[in-house]
Amino acid sequence: MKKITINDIATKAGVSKGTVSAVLNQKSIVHAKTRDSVLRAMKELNYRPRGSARSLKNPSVQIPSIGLLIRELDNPFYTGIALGVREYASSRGYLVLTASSEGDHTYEEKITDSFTAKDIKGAIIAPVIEGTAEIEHLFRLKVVNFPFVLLEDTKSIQANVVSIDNIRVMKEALKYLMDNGHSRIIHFAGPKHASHSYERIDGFRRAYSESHFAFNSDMIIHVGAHIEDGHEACLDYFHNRSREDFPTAIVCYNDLVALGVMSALIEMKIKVPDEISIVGNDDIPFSTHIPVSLTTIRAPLLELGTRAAEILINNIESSKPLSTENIVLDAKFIIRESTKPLRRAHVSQPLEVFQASN
Amino acid sequence: MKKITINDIATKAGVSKGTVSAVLNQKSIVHAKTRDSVLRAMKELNYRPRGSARSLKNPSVQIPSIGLLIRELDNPFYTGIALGVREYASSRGYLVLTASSEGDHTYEEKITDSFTAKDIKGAIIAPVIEGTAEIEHLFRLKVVNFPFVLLEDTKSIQANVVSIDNIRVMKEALKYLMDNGHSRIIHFAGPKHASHSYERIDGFRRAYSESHFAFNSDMIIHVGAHIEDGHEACLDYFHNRSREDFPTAIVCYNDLVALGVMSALIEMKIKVPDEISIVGNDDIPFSTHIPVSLTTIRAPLLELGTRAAEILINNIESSKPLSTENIVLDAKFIIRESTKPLRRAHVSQPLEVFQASN
DNA sequence: AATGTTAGTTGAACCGGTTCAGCAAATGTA
DNA sequence: TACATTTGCTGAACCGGTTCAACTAACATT
Repeated sequence: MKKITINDIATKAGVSKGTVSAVLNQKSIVHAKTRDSVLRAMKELNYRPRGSARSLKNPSVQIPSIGLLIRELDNPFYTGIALGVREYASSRGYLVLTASSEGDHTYEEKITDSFTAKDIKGAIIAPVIEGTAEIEHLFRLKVVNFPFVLLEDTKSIQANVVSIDNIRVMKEALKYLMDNGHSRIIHFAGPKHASHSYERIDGFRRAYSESHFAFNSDMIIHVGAHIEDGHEACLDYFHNRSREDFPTAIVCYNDLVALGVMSALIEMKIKVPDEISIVGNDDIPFSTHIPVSLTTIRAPLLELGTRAAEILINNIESSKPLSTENIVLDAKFIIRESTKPLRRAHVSQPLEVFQASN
Repeated sequence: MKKITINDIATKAGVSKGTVSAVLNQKSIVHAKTRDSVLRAMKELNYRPRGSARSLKNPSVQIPSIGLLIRELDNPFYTGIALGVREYASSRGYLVLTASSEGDHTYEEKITDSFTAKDIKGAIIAPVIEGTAEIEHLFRLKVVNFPFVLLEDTKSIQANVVSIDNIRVMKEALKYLMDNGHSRIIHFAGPKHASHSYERIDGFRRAYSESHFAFNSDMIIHVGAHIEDGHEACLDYFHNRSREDFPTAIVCYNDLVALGVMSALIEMKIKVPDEISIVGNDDIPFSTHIPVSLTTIRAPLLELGTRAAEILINNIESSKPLSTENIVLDAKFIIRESTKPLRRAHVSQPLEVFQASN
């Protein structure tokens, strides 16, 4: 099956390729009869013009666009960022093309390679980190001066990074729980391919080491990132455990996991927050629309997206070598109803010290 | 600021462009010293190779990829489909690039134009339908024999369509409510730019016209697609209404809206399902993980995605003219705890006649 | 009838890379 | 030292479109 080109159309329609091109671009005037025979030839031969050939001579057929490479398409964390990226990018006339690696490193590599092959001007990348050596594809981008911004600090490559200080805010949350009498806190951690996951674990450990409580690796349970993961892990965890061994608080990788945990606790007739306090992460919209609203950590997702897009587009439009900014945004610990001080049955002031605006 | 090309690099490094190309592609052997000076020149001039020029002569640098154009990135309905598309596409070696129109028709047009310009082989499109005339960009795709599959039946264009029989299942849900004594049912409908929205409204109306109840246009309230939309609309609706004017059931555009509605009802101390029954749409994972699980309509999202991707890729790889299949998938009405027969305070058998598997 | 204008078409140059036959220099072999 | 082989590089042809000066035919104007 030979590839059909504009020449085949020209021959078949009995015109020059310039004329076929004119029909394709509807620019100059073409006689109706000629146009019809060209269109007919195109239809008959099932002709599909090559975009790369078209944009070679006339780059303006390419609307400037940037790539966004995320790890999971159905994770509100990434879609939140995506909205920010989209908003800023379109304000500067850029299109956003999103691809998800779904945690697959090989796939991620194909995507970044594709970005450069498709005349995408730059990319915002949330890399899959499995081993430390697996970032040659990012070095490949550097060789061709392809602008990109990482959403996580991989340390091993010099690049623009916009990230969230997960460690600090995680410590803050733990400190709050500890200050309020919680001594047995466990962490339902995220998937292993996410560096967020590690940062949050890190914050958890550091909070312990800065406290007078002893850390124990059993406190970290790798769970996943979805509501079912939290649900199952929670049922599992409490299944063969006597009441006196229950933790007093569970800190979750994200809100989805926390919601799954809460529904599991309801099933097991364990009361939140009276018996167990729950902390989420991300502050997705759901978190306030459930009977016991969720204490959580709010990441400034939209801002993360807009800042990353801003740096990226500035780099794209600059003729100077790529910058290597490192921006760390503050996440906010938001106390709602799912956490409660221990040993103080009733507090006079409302627990909700911070209420989400808008 | 002149565009830097491979010739500039060749001149600067004092070699031929063939050699620069060899360095770029790491194929043939290049002396280490030569390579270094080429790389240095590339860095100094901030050279970014043009993907379209590269893939013109050597198309294999382009990993085959398909486009997915959705309407909202943060809507589980679309991300569910996206997962199905991604799964099938990668099984056949295709990459998926997703773009969201966010309900903006102009943006949608730019995206489809971009697809063809970027050598994307075909696309799955959930079009924004505002007026009927606004699909010239789809006709433009047909002219260049660009394969695509629509996720909604626009009627006005001959194309592949994979969709859900929203009307039938909506009627089924209404019939169920009516058969169980509900006479005052209202519909919190979706945004106006979604054809889903209209199909669901249509099903609602038809159910009424096939019943002995009278339809009234006040029963349809356009709300939106997000949790806050449902929340606000619900507070609003019940605010200036006396108890005897309350509807007995609310059917919502989607689960998000339904969840917002339920949280609003809790705030107003109105009991679900005892006082008001709620029906959602989509069966997102949350729907079973809330205290009163949600009666809803499950759309086979994953299947929708895989089927669409299958048709698309078959079209891409065929040399024959594009097919125009029209596949309608069955949605399933799933009865859970948020709906309850009227006038029968206690039922002996469990209400949940269908429980989601997996 | 001569001239000017416009509509419609052609074809060669061009876009920025890749490819590869062919060549020179360096190295290996007898 | 003569010859064969390998390494490293060159440059022209090529990929599939777009562009546009130049041309022709048709029509309008004087």
